[in-house]
Amino acid sequence: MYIAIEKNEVDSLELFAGLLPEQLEEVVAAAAGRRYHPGDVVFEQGQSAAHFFVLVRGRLRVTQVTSEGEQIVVRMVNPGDLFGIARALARHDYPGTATAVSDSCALCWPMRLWTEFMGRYPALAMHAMQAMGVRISEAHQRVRELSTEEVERRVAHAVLRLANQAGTKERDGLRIDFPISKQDIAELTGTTLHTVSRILTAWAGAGLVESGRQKLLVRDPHGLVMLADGLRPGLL
Amino acid sequence: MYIAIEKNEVDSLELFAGLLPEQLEEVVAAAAGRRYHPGDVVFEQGQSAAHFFVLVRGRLRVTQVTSEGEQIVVRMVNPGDLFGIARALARHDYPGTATAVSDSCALCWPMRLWTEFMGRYPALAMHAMQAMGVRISEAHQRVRELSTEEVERRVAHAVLRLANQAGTKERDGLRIDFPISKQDIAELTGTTLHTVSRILTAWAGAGLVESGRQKLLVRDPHGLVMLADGLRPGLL
DNA sequence: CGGATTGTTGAGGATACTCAAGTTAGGTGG
DNA sequence: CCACCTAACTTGAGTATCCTCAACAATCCG
Repeated sequence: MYIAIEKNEVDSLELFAGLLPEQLEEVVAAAAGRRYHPGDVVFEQGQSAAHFFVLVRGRLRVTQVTSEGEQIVVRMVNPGDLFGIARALARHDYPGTATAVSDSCALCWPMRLWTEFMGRYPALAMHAMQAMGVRISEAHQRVRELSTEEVERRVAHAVLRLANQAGTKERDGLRIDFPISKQDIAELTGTTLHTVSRILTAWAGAGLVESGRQKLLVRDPHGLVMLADGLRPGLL
Repeated sequence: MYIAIEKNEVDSLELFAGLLPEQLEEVVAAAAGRRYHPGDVVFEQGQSAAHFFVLVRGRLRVTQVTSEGEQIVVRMVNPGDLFGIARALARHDYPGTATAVSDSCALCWPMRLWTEFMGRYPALAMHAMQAMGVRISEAHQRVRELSTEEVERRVAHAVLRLANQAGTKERDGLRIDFPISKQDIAELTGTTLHTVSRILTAWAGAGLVESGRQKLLVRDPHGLVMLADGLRPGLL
């Protein structure tokens, strides 16, 4: 079952660094805590953006559906991340759908407090801006990969990022700590689940990963890095 | 020749909306004006990020070179745009190279003023955040296109965006108002100049565009929109 | 146990890339 | 002002990557 959101879990969020205790108090007091089970939808693409959020625990997947019905994964949301900040993106609706993939806890504020907090607490605004900057960089990195790299390298990059963000050490490698399907990886990398399946099967044969139904274990991160960098492993 | 940057050109920048006259005065007084000819480099990828900028007039192209030496166009910078805000991206070096493609004028501040201004003037911080939000949206749109659309549609989208941002009305269409090569369009869309050339030749045959050496005229924006939306023109 | 979701694998083919050769346009210098 | 040179572009041929279609297998859940 869920455990309550702990005060220190919230207080230690990087987003809130630089706030005075009483300011932090005020900001947190204005938030509602919310819990989500895997599969729960936090908000849906196109909905009027009534709230913005910080993920305290767990993991979310943000997706977009194109007008043709094709879906892409925009990003994974990790603990400490701001999400649903449509107002900051100069929008009144959510551009994507956020779905929990693990048991998750989030803090949630009415959107009108966004402008208010950002105006009142420069430290908060700076942190929010940093967070947006990171997202710009990540998006550009993805554009670069999609523009210049072949599928296998893109998948390698994506898997390495997942391992970095959500990898827990196990005896024989790094386990992605939430259920992730081949389709998810395909939607992260702009390919099809078929191609992902073939690639992961090949990698498993080479001892780089182990993958099962919504499971992924990275056995040889260094080998994957070589692949991601465009070097065939074993050619050294 | 260049004409000087006019006061009203600066004062009317959206970025500065909401500042009191004396605040605007202070911010602008801290800036240096700079001018660039086509081909001039404003800053280079990897350089320590000493300044941030606002483009007042003209047009820039921001590019990145991958470790393999492939280049992509990150974005075009249009009048009124912030650029070179590495600090906001949580970096100390410029992630790309900015090159003038038209005669351009920019305002330029030492980077340390970024944090200072953002802390001191919430209205400025909000506008900067909006601008970053727009860039996140644009980057995601590009990821979506690269992930789900075929080359011809991506090129159509890119050309339409260029026409929107830099199109001047002419008798028989919208002229892209700066020199743009097939290679540029290829680097905007993740393809090769060969493919772009073939596509534009086909489009010219269909009366959609006219294109020459670093020239591009959109004759039938609506037809391009149909292409971009995945409909074959003429199949209606 | 049965149904549904997820994943595997093969065959065939299309899109778009690479390689290659040549053409055009524009700028430069004599 | 013309000849030349380079950068930009065009076009063709061949092919590799990766997608689509299809059938089937494995896993999970109720």
